[in-house]
Amino acid sequence: MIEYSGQPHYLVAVDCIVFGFDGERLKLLLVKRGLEPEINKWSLIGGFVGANESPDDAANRVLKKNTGLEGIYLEQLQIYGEPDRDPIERTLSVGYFALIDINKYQAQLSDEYHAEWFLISESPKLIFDHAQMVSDARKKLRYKAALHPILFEMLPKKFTLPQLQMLFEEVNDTKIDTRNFSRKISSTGLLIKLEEKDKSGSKKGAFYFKLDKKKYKANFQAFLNFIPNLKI
Amino acid sequence: MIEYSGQPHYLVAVDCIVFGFDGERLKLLLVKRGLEPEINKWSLIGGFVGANESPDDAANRVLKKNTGLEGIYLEQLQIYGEPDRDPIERTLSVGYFALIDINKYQAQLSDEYHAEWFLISESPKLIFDHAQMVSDARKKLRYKAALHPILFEMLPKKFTLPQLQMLFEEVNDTKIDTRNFSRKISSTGLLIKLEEKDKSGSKKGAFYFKLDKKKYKANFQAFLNFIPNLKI
DNA sequence: TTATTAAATGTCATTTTGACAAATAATAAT
DNA sequence: ATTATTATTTGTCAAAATGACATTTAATAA
Repeated sequence: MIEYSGQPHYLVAVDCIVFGFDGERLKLLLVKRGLEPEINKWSLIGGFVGANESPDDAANRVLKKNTGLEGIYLEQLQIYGEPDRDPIERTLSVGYFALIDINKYQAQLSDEYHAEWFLISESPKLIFDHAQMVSDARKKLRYKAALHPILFEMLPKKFTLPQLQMLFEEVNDTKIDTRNFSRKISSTGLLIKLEEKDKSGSKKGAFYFKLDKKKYKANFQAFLNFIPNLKI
Repeated sequence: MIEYSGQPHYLVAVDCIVFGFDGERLKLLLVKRGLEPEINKWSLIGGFVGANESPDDAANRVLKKNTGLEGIYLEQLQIYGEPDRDPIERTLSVGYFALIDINKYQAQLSDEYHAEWFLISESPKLIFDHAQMVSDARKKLRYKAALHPILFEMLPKKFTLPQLQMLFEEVNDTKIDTRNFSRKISSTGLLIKLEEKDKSGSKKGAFYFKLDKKKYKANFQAFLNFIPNLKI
């Protein structure tokens, strides 16, 4: 068997930046690293790419193994490959970002696994270049969410307009005018208004909406321009 | 020294999808592969990531070594890591796409190096998963060019509006209304009209323009929405 | 019955868009 | 010298989208 002679070989890992929304705040999922170096330090959910899997496969496997999460929105971010990013030996890491509804997995994550949610502004110090990954992922999330309806991935089946707006405000770290936001969302035709109201947040209650799945899929790649005066 | 025991190590390569514009058509730069397997077959410009360089560094080095190109627009596309994508041994490749003005490097590329330009629709069969890379790069180029003024990277210092429009039409594979295009471009404030005309293309001649470098840098991340009715 | 509070909705001026055709400048032809 | 040719350049207008702004409504609590 031929080989590419004399070329160096490296470890290849994946690291997942998992963003979640609990109905009020945008949060980041972290775990305590299970191996040396930096054992027990806060870290993104990561692992090595196995011999018979692609990085995408690895990301899905690692995510399932460490958090039980499966079938969630997962997108490649970029590769991190500075020669000295891992002090033990050279490891390139493929960053992925994931989006989930926190409440859907709350119990599972804290009981079975030892993953914890943090406000991004209150995250602990992370190992290696993971803080940079989080920063890049936030930027990309903002970018994509401004153009495509990916934030619905972070909401439960039934959600209210105030919740949706809060999510957009959290992601973009800005305040949005309720009237204009409501108009914009309506114009996409992606939402179906339900009879039921969520009365937990106010006396009047807010109507629940659900996603029009068909239109969601059809419009996923369309440019929707959700955010006014957007500057990245 | 500690090591991550038992984990497999892989080769890591970079492959560059180099797009060029000659004033009329959008083209793709290819070279003949210099090593087995698939030696002498048409290929993207690629090479292995060295022990002391990042993938970004490697892409720049490989590009310079194989084409002499230096200091050009280069952006990470994504990683390609299917286990069997290279028949010899497992190699992950980081794709990059680059943008250049063909005429600026024409002589250099064909004489010193043996790189050739192809219309994308008339490209030869490529090795491995390079055709997929080209397809993904085109898509990403379209996406970015719709929102950010990166296409100016493919034009000479002086260019005309008809040239600029042709470039946009090539990239998006569509026809654009001249009046609306001109209005949109003007409104960005990125162009400075010159006294001189290019008379090679018509009797009347077309005025040359140049980029307002300061505004270009300032607006590079702004959302400019160049393409009407855009669907990706 | 009234007060309270968050949710839902309406207006208007301005800007942007998309669709459409006529005028212009330079050279070539007569 | 006049006219024809051809690509370049520019203009209009109705429709849609945007941004800024405040009031009404529905339900519960007082």
